[in-house]
Amino acid sequence: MDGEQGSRGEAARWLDADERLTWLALVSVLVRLPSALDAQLQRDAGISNFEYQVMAGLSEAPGRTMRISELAALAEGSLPRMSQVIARLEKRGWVRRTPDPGDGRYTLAIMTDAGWAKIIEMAPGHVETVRRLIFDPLTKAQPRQLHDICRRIMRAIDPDDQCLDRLDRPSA
Amino acid sequence: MDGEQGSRGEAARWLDADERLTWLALVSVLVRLPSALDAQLQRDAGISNFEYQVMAGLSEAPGRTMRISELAALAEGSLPRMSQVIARLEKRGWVRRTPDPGDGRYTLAIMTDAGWAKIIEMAPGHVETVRRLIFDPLTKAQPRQLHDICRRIMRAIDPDDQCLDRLDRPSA
DNA sequence: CCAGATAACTTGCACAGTTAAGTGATCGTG
DNA sequence: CACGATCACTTAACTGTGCAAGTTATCTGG
Repeated sequence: MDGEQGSRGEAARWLDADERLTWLALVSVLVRLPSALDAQLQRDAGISNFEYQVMAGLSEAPGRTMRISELAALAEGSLPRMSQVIARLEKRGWVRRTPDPGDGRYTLAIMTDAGWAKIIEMAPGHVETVRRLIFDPLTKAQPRQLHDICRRIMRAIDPDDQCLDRLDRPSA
Repeated sequence: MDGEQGSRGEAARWLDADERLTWLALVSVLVRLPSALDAQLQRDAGISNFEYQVMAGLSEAPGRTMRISELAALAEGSLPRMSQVIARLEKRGWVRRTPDPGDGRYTLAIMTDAGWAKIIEMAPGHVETVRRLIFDPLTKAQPRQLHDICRRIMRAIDPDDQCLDRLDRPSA
């Protein structure tokens, strides 16, 4: 951020009427969409959206096993937060911990059979919700537009972010 | 997940590869954009994004005055949350409370001169950040695409939401 | 005019998340 | 081998938020 934002310094760069409405619409989605997804998961599975992301990530990992720090990066959360999330999931019997035999500093989070059963149970409902809230209401062309817009915004937030690599697959 | 969920009775409705990447990109924006905006405001003005929305809304109201419940609806927050936020802003000297002379059940939040000075001070930096993170990286056509996409998603989340009215201005 | 219902707000409790300090394991250098 | 530095994780203190109960003000029906 350029520090020269003296209130009197640069007059231009304000938002015009259209930009303002676009911004308001985006803010609404930023607030409402996460809370709608959380509500569905909480109601149908008793789990938060963030916890779901962790479970989903673990379920796709080889051996259904991942390091806590890897999971934190994957789910874009801090390490302490991930530590507590894993503790909650462990208490519910869906995950167990083991020190990494290769390097004792790491802790491996391993999804149990009960955890696997849980995600098998809740995934269809969650995916259905994502589809209903995002893809169903969009036209055929809009998902691609949205994808490009999101990538551009992400690049503006942090140009050298690991996540960008996962998203940069035009695939067309 | 390996994508074999469809066999569990539910019809397909799974996400294909493109949809999946779009979804991942959107999730990243949903997580990162609010936190980037919060970071800028916290750093430059010592205020949260939510508090800023409240100050901004109040600053535009006639007489720089609004009912707490109106503010809560405007900023899409709960009434208890707004009550606490106003208490914090009051403690900082930017807002004061008065019972509504017309109906004593309401409480009016009134922006003080210090609050007005504060928003004059921080608005340019915040708007600049919004422009830099959202509008600058987009092509000329994309803001309109984004606006339409957001309105469709909002309508899917809650078709009879007050907020939609504010957003439904094609203006072209 | 009075009692109950309702509305707007406030408060108390529980809990998730961030930051900073603490713990244990591993690496690098002499 | 030893000692400090670094790394991954855990724990603790604090803040913010949602929910439910409490408080005060207004409306409604008799």
